[in-house]
Amino acid sequence: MALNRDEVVDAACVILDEFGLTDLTMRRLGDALGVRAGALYHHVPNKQTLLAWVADRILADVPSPTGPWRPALSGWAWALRAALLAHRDSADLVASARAMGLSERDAVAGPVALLEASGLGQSDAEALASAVLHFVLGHVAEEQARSDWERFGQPDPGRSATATGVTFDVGVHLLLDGAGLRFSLP
Amino acid sequence: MALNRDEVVDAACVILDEFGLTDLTMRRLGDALGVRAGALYHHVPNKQTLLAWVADRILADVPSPTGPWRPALSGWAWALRAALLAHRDSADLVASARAMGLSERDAVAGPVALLEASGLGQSDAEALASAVLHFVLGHVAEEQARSDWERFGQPDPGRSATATGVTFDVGVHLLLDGAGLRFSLP
DNA sequence: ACCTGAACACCGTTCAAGT
DNA sequence: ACCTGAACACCGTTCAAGT
Repeated sequence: MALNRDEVVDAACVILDEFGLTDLTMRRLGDALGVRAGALYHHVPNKQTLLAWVADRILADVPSPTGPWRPALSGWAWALRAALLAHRDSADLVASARAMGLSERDAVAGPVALLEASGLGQSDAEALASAVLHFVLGHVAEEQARSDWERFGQPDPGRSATATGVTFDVGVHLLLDGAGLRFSLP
Repeated sequence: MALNRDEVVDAACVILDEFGLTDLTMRRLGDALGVRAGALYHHVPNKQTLLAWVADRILADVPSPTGPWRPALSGWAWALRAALLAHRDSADLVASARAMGLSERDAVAGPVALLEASGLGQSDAEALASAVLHFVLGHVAEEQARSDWERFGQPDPGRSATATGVTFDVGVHLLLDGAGLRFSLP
């Protein structure tokens, strides 16, 4: 029976988690699906768009923040990091999908809405939400690069997992503290 | 007469600025230097390392921050953004060179030293400096993706140049306000 | 030491032709 | 509509052979 878009995205996620972004090629994806690479173009316009769909699926695991802005936004940042850490090379993937504008969902729409509902102006809400997003993507990209590197070669004695977790926590709270001060939020 | 490493890096910078990262191939770089692609491997171990050297050159334009921590760090963030905006696709380039650990200089060593001299502990200094770096790289990557996209296709009516500048300013000051509060710095 | 020429093992994408 | 087979126009990298 015939393939469909969801099966292609599923298989791409599996290859991503198992072999990483550089090994996620159209030929390899075709092999995993028992099909030639060219056949994939019946279900996907091109590779970039496919990668954007994979990115969207990864981000679908993080719920929109609700409740008081401070714990909500902090929880969102941690949920985002967790969703990214669950899939290999995902921070780079999400960042470039977002950059290309091929994503169907705006990763930052949830937090922006919450902040506007909390009394922030639109541009302040967007500035804060995207600052948090940029920090999270950059931080996780570095974590994932480190763990990619550790897959071969002895582990360098850099930061431990708990150390990068602490650094992450500090970064998030700097932004939230700054926001509370600057926007005089409760 | 024979080529050397600096000429190769120079030519790579020119191609990057003129044609972008995807068109910076070893074959094209060889053409620009009047040489076959294979000959480049006498001066460069591989393409990734070459790209890291290009990233290092771009970052060499941003001076280490000195003076009172707040204006110094803010000035560093703006200088970093300016250096990145001066070279096409540089934010992605710097981010992945940094991720691979092939850079010869640590982009964040200057600010970390300044913050430690200002009384911060090492891990706080590193957390703050890398939070600022991640924010700057993420923000500029998005600016550059937008301008890459505008190179063909009509400009989308998204953010203007001054609007992204304002957003950048907000993000930097959120981090610095947060740091002043959390670390009780002057 | 430096470079050519040619190859190796790949890519993403397209498209006639089959079913 | 969906897929094969084969091609097109590329990649990064290696390496004998020349100078």
